Amino acid sequence: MSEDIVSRIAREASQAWPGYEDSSLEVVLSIVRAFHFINRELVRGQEEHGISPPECGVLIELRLSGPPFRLTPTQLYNRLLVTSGGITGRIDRLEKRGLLYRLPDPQDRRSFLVQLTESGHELIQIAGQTHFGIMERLTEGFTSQERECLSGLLRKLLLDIESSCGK
Amino acid sequence: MSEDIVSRIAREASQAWPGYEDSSLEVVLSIVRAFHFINRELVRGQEEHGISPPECGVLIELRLSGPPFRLTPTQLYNRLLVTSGGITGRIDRLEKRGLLYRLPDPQDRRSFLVQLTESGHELIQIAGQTHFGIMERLTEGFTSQERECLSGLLRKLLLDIESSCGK
DNA sequence: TATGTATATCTTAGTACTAAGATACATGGT
DNA sequence: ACCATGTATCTTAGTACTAAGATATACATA
Repeated sequence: MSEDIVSRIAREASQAWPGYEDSSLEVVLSIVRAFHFINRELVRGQEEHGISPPECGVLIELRLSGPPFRLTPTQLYNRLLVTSGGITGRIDRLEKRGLLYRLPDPQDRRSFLVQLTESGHELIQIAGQTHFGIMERLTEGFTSQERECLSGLLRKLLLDIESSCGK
Repeated sequence: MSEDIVSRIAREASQAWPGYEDSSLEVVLSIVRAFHFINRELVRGQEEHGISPPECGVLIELRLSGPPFRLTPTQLYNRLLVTSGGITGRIDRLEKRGLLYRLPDPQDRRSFLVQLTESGHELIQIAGQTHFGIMERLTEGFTSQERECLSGLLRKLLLDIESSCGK
């Protein structure tokens, strides 16, 4: 049984820069590496639906918001952790394909409401199955207990990071 | 104590798309979200050194390879999980700033060796401290036991993902 | 040696992001 | 009503990536 890549890097790094705890580096290096493979699977999963994970994120947030399936660009970029410029691009691409549309916000003339179209709603209903199905498949090697333990530790990590790094 | 964002999304998603295990979605959603904040901290940490995390990755791999601190582009893109085109761009940017240089590979005229310059070596010695220091800081809220447990579960997850998703 | 196949790198076109700034509108206090 | 300040969105310039393909070289085998 050969040493895995993350352990090797952590060990080499703590030799080149002494004083770090291997397990600290392993935690962060594993998350960065896991993200890479998770994202690649999500990209591949959405290829058949003709959308990318960033675009899928917009559709999912609109779907999760419940009827009438609309949010403002500000609500979207806050939830999806991108900048205002980033969300403009995503909305533009999805609007061009008829999956959502902008309508004026009657409460605030600076703003818009972004709403799923009929075909956007149909697409995300299927693409969401794929999206969350991939997530479940990626963790199917774990027992319920292991999954609960892992998600609990990750919850704590996120809580620490988000409070220490400032919003 | 209000519900955290990841739990809320997992709960809403398993209402909109019934049949998924909340803890499965939470694990993957947490990793994706954690990556975002980790990456943001790494970007900020390297600002003072004038490099980005992708560029820092190249310098770190060269440093970890030991004297004479050189690798081929192929070795670099395999370790850093990017495409050949991606590594060409990173090497170009770093070469332009005098942090590394290309020399012909005497064994293979299709190839190059990419080697740290003196100033590249000096820079990564300092930037590596920052880089791994951030990783340690992000996990400082954990006890040794929790860190070992978390890194063990993430190791298993990565093993599963990398074998199931194909290299 | 000739030749087909594989490999190493670079190039190009397209996607997608951020930071900073512009514009238009909203809001609260005078 | 006026004005200062804040907010919502979009625009622009710059960064960085991938997929696909081009080019040059290496290698194995007839």
